[in-house]
Amino acid sequence: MHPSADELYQLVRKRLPRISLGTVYRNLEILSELGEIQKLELSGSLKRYDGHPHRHYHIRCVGCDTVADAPIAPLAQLEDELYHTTVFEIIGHNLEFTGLCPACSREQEKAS
Amino acid sequence: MHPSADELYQLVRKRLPRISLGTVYRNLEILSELGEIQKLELSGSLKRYDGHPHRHYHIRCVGCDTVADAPIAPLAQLEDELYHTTVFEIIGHNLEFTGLCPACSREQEKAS
DNA sequence: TTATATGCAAATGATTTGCGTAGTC
DNA sequence: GACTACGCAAATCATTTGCATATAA
Repeated sequence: MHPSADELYQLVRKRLPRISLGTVYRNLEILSELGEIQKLELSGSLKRYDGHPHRHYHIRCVGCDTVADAPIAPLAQLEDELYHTTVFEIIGHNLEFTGLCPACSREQEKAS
Repeated sequence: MHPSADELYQLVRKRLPRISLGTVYRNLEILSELGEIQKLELSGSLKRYDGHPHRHYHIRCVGCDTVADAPIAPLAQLEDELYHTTVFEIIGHNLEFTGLCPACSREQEKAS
């Protein structure tokens, strides 16, 4: 699960019908600052939240915007390549894959 | 230069004072669909446009949001690693670095 | 004159924020 | 009573869109 704030809001609302979307955003922000969860700022999409705070990559379906963990280890040495070739002081990197989830892949088939 | 739509608007306006921001957006969209330019959807930032349509990575300053080309070759084989380990049909990937540009790096020094 | 591009302003959608109140110690 | 978290609604900001007009083929 890599829910957006609104998806989470809909879920939480079943238990806490009076909660507001603003509170969901606020608490997600706090949790990610504490390092309990991870805020995913995926390119060209709304923010999503990941319960696993450890570093890992993601793959996003361009059809339905579903996000899944990418089964590939973090590339720690990637940043080393830049140390002597850029004037920037490197802080980190983000790698994301795009693709089609099985359902959207099937849709695509049908349409062609 | 990796200008945002608004930065480009400010520039173009010097030559075409009557142009509107909407027109800038519309034409940037057309140009990127034609493959003449590249639309950069960097995570956690507004869209930026790159005059070079070929694939390359970028590094973004977390201080001032400046974007520069990352001097590293595209990692074509990256996607291969996923072919047998994900149920997604892989389309592509995006790698972006974060860091501090020289100016913001100096600011940081001063503050500490 | 017919199609296309434009200006302008309003709409959109995700996210953030101000403020007054409710809940907690 | 004081502090914090909350609900609610409005504000924000980048981007998109509708529509009437201007421009061009």
